Amino acid sequence: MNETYLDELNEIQRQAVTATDGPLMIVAGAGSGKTRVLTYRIAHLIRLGVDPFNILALTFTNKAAREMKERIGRIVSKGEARNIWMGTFHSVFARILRAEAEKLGYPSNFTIYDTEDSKSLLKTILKEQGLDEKVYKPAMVLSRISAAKNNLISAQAYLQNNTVIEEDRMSGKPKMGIIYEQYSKRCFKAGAMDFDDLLFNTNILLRDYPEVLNKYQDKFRYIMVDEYQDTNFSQYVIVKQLAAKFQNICVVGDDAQSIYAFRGANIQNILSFERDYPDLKTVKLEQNYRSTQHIVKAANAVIKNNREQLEKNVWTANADGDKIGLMKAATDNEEGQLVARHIFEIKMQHQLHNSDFAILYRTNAQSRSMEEALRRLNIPYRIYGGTSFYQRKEVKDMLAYYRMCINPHDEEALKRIINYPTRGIGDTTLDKITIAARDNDVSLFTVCENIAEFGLQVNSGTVQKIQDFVAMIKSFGVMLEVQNAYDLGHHIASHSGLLRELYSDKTPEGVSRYENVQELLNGLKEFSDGENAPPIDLVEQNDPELQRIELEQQAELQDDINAGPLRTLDQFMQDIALLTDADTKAPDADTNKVSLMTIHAAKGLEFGYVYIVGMEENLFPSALSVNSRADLEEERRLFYVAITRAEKRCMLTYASTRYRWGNLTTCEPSRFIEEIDTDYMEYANSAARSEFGGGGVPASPLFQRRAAQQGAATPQVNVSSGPAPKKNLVKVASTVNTPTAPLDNSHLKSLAVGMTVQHDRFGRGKVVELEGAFPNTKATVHFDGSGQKQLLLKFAKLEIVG
DNA sequence: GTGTAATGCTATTGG
DNA sequence: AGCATTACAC
Repeated sequence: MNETYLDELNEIQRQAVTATDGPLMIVAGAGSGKTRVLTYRIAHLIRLGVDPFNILALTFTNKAAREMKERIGRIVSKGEARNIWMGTFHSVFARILRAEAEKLGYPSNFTIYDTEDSKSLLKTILKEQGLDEKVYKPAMVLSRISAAKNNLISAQAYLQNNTVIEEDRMSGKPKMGIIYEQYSKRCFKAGAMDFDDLLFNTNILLRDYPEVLNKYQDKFRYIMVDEYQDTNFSQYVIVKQLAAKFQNICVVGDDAQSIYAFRGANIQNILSFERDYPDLKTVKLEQNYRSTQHIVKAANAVIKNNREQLEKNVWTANADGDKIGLMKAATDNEEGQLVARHIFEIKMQHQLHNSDFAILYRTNAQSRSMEEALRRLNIPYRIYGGTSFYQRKEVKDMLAYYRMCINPHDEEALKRIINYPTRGIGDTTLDKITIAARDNDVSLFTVCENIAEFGLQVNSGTVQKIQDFVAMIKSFGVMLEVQNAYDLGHHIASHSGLLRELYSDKTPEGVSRYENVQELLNGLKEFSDGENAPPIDLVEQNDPELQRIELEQQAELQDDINAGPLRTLDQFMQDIALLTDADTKAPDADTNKVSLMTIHAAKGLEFGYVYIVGMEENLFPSALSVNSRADLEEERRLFYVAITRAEKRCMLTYASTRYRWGNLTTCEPSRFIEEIDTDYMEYANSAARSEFGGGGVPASPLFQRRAAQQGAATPQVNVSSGPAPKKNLVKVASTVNTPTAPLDNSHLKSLAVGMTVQHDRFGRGKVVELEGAFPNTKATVHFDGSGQKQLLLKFAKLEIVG
């Protein structure tokens, strides 16, 4: 065992590592060695004699868990490290739920629905309820349901909650509760849980089964939660429950890096934590080891614009380094070229690897122009995020067969494959099956099994086809326990006809789809052949259920010895839905590539050289965030996260035009650029220099423009805010720079025919006609003075007067 | 029921 | 621009 690990820590880090018992909160500034503290803390616990089986560590990604385990293994031993329960909330509690599923009326091999499955189910329900998909947008409905679950509001409670009923009525969606209820019912009937159910049902389990709670409290004597700022209420309650007995709970987080409020993450959890544990010990890690002076200072300058934050002083002893670089491009494509060329030059100049570079953006759609430019310069890159391997259509189709053979009641899987490849069971038949299933409160598969009993009105040919399908699925099902994952997986691929279907498509896309399924089969092969259980240190464990999952957990982590128990398809499928792109291992061994990802995906990572692209208003900060302080502050934290990913150098870029929705839009530099002190900024191309730099010029065009906008919105500001911008200057600036920028005209959403409006130039008028969806609505207005005009609502300077 | 052509909608962020 | 749903011919 490596005994020197404590010497590698600074005084405060050491405190965090050695304060093993009782509640502890570690406020960890960006780059302050948080991961090191966590790993050493766990290693230290083990060294002090704590059984790894009694340690639970919850991380934000599975990849983080894997890496941490590896590092712990190097300090203690590999065998001990693998016994720690470590993973994301979702994967850890999915495992526990599988062990305890029967208590909740679920099968232990329940399916995990991903977002696509959830939305597809919602669409079915909307259709059944005769509701308009335009009003009840599936994504929106799902996020509403998700928010309810994350706040531990069941469908029943939802239907009786006056607050939400009122909210839904006000937003014109009174049926939301019914949809939620139906959705829950259908998931249950299909033996399926969605992502939020994994946490929600864990809460139900711990709430309603004291003996289960007790068991896991005793098991998890030491609990650690990483990225605590990004946990939601549901997760908070789980942790609180589990830690209630021993109170050995350590949370690590940084409020400045909370970027998942949109998903229900709640900064309150940190504050509640202080309230829940009066004898809480708090440790603040403030020394940054990652980045240069300039990067740390720039990041601090940005984050201090947020009103809500814990007091913290992040500093570094590192060298000044380069300043934050700013580059302006004319178009999004040129932005890509600018970045690619910059990477190329820096790489040559300093003899660096491609993997030293990362390009970070706000939205996935921005990757395209970057990819093109990198490809042109032959710079290898890898995109993280986006659709993961397991979400590709052809892979999901294959997985749907696997899912059905494990859990035939899986409704979404059935809908995908009952007619793919085509076998003459079309929409009409499927509709009939769906209706019968709903009316009799059974699963779709049950109806298919007993067509006559449910009185399905279909012709005999169709009956035969359905029976063949059922027989096929059943024939796969019986092989589950006797065949390994690959053999069965391959058998299904060929006997379902899916492999043949894909093979017959010789288009390049078709070939690639075929290859992806082959790749999936390769994965199965590796899983099946792989690495089986070394002799397991048998632990004292009274609960056979618990022991079984312990064994399974070990089986999953085997890397050493061959031969052993059969590795089956249902084991492989267990938490496929929980794997993200980052967890999917790179298909090729070559890891020397530039990384491209969203800023969200970059959380917890670090790179020598970071490019933050698309620094534009309405993109970053996102257009949807600029109207609320809380949302804007989250965007700013996101920017803070982005900057602090960089070790050596951070470059910002923006474009003045960009294609969005297929048409060209004019862009304005992000307000965040101005929040960085000019002392830490360097204008790295002439376009940026002329817009921002200009040495002694007091007010950049950008500043004038913004001041003008603020002045217009809040006239009283003009009085106290120094030299008021000159009217004529303002006008020139705004017409030159933003000739066609859409206005925020959300107040015109409610505009209706017959209303009276007031226009800047045309005066008073009456709305004659409205055409198209907001904000692209075209309005025909008859003005008292100047006659009939057509106006686009997103550009029109209109006010409603009556 | 199946296959193709035209239409329409969309793009925060993710386990 | 790219994808999913819909409309329509077979």
